Amino acid sequence: MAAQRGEGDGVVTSPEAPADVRERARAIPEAAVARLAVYLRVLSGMVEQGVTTISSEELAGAAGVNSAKLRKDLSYIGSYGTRGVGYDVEVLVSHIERILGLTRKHSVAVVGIGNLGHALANYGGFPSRGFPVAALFDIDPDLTGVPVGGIPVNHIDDITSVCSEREVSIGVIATPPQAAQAVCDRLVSAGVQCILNFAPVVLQVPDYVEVRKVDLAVEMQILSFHVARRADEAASDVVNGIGVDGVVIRP
Amino acid sequence: MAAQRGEGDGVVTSPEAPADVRERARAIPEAAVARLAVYLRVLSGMVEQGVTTISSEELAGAAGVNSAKLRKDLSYIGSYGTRGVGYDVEVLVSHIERILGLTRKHSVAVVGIGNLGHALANYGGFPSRGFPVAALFDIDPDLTGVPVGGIPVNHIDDITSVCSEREVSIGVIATPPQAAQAVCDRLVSAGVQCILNFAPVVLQVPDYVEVRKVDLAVEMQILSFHVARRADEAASDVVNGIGVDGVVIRP
DNA sequence: TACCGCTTGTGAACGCATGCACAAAGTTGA
DNA sequence: TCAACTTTGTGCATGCGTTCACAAGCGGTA
Ligand SMILES: NC(=O)c1ccc[n+]([C@@H]2O[C@H](COP(=O)([O-])OP(=O)(O)OC[C@H]3O[C@@H](n4cnc5c(N)ncnc54)[C@H](O)[C@@H]3O)[C@@H](O)[C@H]2O)c1
Ligand SMILES: NC(=O)c1ccc[n+]([C@@H]2O[C@H](COP(=O)([O-])OP(=O)(O)OC[C@H]3O[C@@H](n4cnc5c(N)ncnc54)[C@H](O)[C@@H]3O)[C@@H](O)[C@H]2O)c1
Repeated sequence: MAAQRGEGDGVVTSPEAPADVRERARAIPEAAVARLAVYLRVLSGMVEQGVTTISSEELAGAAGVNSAKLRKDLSYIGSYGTRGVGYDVEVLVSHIERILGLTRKHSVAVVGIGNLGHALANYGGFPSRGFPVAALFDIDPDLTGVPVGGIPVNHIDDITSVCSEREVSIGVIATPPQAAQAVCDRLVSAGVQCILNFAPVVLQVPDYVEVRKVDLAVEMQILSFHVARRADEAASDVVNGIGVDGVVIRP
Repeated sequence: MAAQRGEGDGVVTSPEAPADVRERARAIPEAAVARLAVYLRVLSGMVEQGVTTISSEELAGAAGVNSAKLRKDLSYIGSYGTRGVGYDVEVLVSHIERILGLTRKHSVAVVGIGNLGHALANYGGFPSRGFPVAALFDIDPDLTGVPVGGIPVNHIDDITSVCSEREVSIGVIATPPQAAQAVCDRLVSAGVQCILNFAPVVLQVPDYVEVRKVDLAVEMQILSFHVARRADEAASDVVNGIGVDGVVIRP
């Protein structure tokens, strides 16, 4: 895989050793990977607007980060900028895609076709970014065979055969929390090594399986924490003789 | 900090000074706040199971973190454990709720009642955790007045009056990306200071507004990165004479 | 060609988060 | 009452991620 990649590709003057790329990929901090995905989205927008070149300062502004961080992030994947000029947008796009593994399609299976599962199955943003939804599963027999977003729902009991047939590499769990661990176990035994979990439970998986969770209640509670913190600050500022808008009261 | 902490604190025999709470809240790292929300969920489950006491080891296992980290996280909010015994589940729940600001209700407004907006509006997990969905907005006149999850949709033009009437403190953006910034601006001028954004765009907001984003495409791409990394490793291991299952080939 | 101005790429410093390891503090049982 | 045992709370070291600041490198210009 690494061997096929960069060799003789015009921008890279000398071919890099495969081991080098591997080392580099391993070394990219997870936080930087998440930002690279954001940069990629911004850059894709730029391509559509016909922008050919962009400086770190501009891109950083559009991505909402500081420019030093952006350059450091990009340096993890190599040096593809031109000093005094900036980055070629298309070159950057292709390199980020390569590092993120987007040169390959990743088929997705959604398990639990309820409120959320329907929304996910109907969402156009996944296929268009290289994540085709290849299978849907539910335990409800009434749903079996019903097409959602163009794909017929399979019964959960067929998960192993269907997943391997359709080469599913990412499993999305949108079942009630009670069912999540069982579903997860079945996905793992079906050979799925990447899981995106919407159910509010902590999944137990083998080491080689990568899990990411999206927990909306936690997000809400983090926001709540900030509201509370602000309220506390305001209260104590008033106590300290400072009004809510920063004006000193009764000096 | 260490000095203030323990003062006369049976379970909470004497009321703590507001300033103390404020200082402590300010100092909690964001990462710890996110985990506290997870601990809270696990603990709530424990209460339902009738568990009254839990050790850091047990709770850490259930929350998927190591126990030292858990104890450090809990130490940010105070010392409410009993050495040799563990933590009283209910006491811990109430203190985490207090720190997260969950003693107060936080009304939520969802903007953009499409695929995702419907799922969110119908989701029972928010109201039950102290985040009542108080208002829904969409630009589509056909949706105006239609009840979704029991709440009639308002037109986006009424956002300011409805939000202040219903004391909305958290705004959820589930509109197409093109509309997201405009919607965000309207929420902010309506006085909403916390925003949860599902649209794949980087929102620009004043400093005092707290934004959290949920970006599924980014999550997918992070998973994709790990798939690619694994594939690279496997490939290079084979090159290095190690088979995919760790067996040395052609030694 | 030599110089100038601009932007990248990165070494180094800093700060935050994590994990270890243990003293302190409590319980239990004799 | 005391000793043995359990578990918390935290000081400290380590590692990771962020930010600063500047040398190196490139294009443009005379
Ligand atoms: N709806 C939301 O907006 C939302 C938001 C945040 C989190 N969540 C979480 O996402 C999950 C799904 O939420 P929802 O609102 O779509 O719930 P839902 O009840 O509408 O749908 C759940 C679906 O999963 C199916 N199911 C149940 N057990 C199953 C099993 N063992 N195998 C396969 N399918 C099974 C059910 O038949 C149903 O169709 C829940 O865990 C919820 O907490 C939902
Ligand atoms: N559906 C998903 O599962 C999913 C997953 C990830 C991200 N998202 C993101 O969430 C957002 C919503 O996705 P969706 O699938 O629900 O889209 P959708 O097209 O089904 O719904 C969008 C809704 O927003 C409304 N809207 C448009 N402009 C508006 C405005 N200015 N003010 C108020 N309402 C407006 C539309 O009338 C529509 O009802 C998108 O940004 C999408 O990228 C969706």
